[in-house]
This record gives sequence, structure tokens and C-alpha cells, in this order.
Amino acid sequence: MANSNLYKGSLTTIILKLLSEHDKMYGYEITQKVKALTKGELKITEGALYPSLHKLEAEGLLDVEVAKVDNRLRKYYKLTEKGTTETVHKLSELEQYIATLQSLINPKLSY
Amino acid sequence: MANSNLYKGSLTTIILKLLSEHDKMYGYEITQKVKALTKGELKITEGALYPSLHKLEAEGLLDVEVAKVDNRLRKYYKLTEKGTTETVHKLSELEQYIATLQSLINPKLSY
DNA sequence: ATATATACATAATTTTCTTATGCATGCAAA
DNA sequence: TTTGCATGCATAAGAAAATTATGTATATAT
Repeated sequence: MANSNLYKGSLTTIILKLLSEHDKMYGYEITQKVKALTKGELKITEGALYPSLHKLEAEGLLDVEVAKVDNRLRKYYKLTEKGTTETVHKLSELEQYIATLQSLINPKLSY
Repeated sequence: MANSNLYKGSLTTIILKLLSEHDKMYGYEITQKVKALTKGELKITEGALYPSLHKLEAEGLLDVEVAKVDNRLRKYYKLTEKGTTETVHKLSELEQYIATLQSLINPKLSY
């Protein structure tokens, strides 16, 4: 699988996108979802994930709700209104960046 | 143009790819080529470029040849054999990563 | 008892940028 | 004539965003 590393900068967008599709998710769930969706290609480490979630919360893009399930702590995150707006923005930026990369690394496929 | 920033990790691959198509290039030429190919979307800063070139050279992926043109210094870089191999490798990693991203951010387009 | 899965968290370190600055040449515009 | 812009290199300081290594705790399976 080559390299399970993230390209720095894309994690935040990935988190926001998942939350835009799932109403609310907790950290561990996000790591599992990403692993499943990418067939193991991408593994979000806790050391990257949790600080990211905290930052998104601090920026007002996510709201948190703590829950106790099966005697275990879970922190559910969901998009705020601002977070929803920012998701659209960050997604289009990432898509634009991918298109730009394509024009460099695979010019023939860039229409 | 949203955000002219690089996603960290892709610069090296971009440099190698350009060199795989152009035999030899000098730093400033690379910045101009990238700007042209991406229609101004991506601007490689010198602060990112030169340290990258030096690192690639130190790793044995590039050879340097100094030339004086119009009384100005130019340092031409070209791929070594090892560099050519590594280019193939890094390109496929980046393409794989892009495909993985697509499967997360735009599932419908991933066939 | 030990390992694995679930669930959170943070500290130290590394990588890789941005921003700012510096040096030098050549040319065009004011 | 000096001011700015393009050409061409370089490095230092700082920021951002990861990796790696820990730590805590519960539950289940071996």
C-alpha cells in the first residue's frame, strides 16, 4: 500500500466531509470509517486526529457532545453552521488543488 | 485562486516529474514552468524550492551542473538513475493518494 | 495473564512548508 | 538616475501539521 501517510493539510477537509455526511461522529469512529472507505489505504492516527478535532472545535466549526456508551466515553462531534459553510469551501479548495496537481503530473488527463 | 499553498509532501514529486520530462532544469525555470502549467494556481516559493533541490541532490536523486548564462549563475539539475527510479515510485504514490482522496471526498466519481 | 479492540489524550520530534531577508545582474521606466 | 521588476541564487526564523511514543481506562477473548 505504498505509504499510508497523509498529505499534510488534507486531514481537516476529510474530517469535515465525513461529518457533512454523517450528522455526528466520534473520533474513533472517524478513524474506522476512513480505514473502511479507503480499504486500509489511509490510517488516521490518534496523534493527528484528536488535535485536529480540538482545533476545529476551537475554531467554532464543530460542536461536541459527550456521551457514555457501554461504560465508555465518547465525544460526538457535529458541524456547526459555520462548519458547514467551511466544509464546502475546503472541499472546493482540495478539489481545485487535485485538479492543479493533475495538470502537472498527468497533463493528458486534464480536460 | 483560493489558496496558492502547496499541500506538504507534493513539491518533491512535482520537481521530479518536471525533471523527468525536461532533461535538465534550473531552479528559477522550475518556478516559472509550474506557474505556467497551472495557470498561476501554484506558485513555488524559493524558500521551499531551493532547500528541496538541495535535499534531492544530497539524497543522490539529482545531479547539479553550474553554468553561467548572460553573466548570471544557473544551477542545472538533472535526474540521476536513482532519481528516475524514485520519480516513478513517488508519482505512483501521489496518484494512489489522489485516488484515495477521491474515494473519500467524491465517492461517486471513483470507479 | 495477555493481547486486542474500543476510546480518549498529550508530549516530543520531524517534516515541510511560509515569510522574510540577503546578495547580485540587467533592463526599462520615471 | 534611481526605482522597480525580472532573473537567479541562498538561508534563517517561524508556523503548521503530521509521526511516533506514551499514558489512561474499559471490555472481551485467548
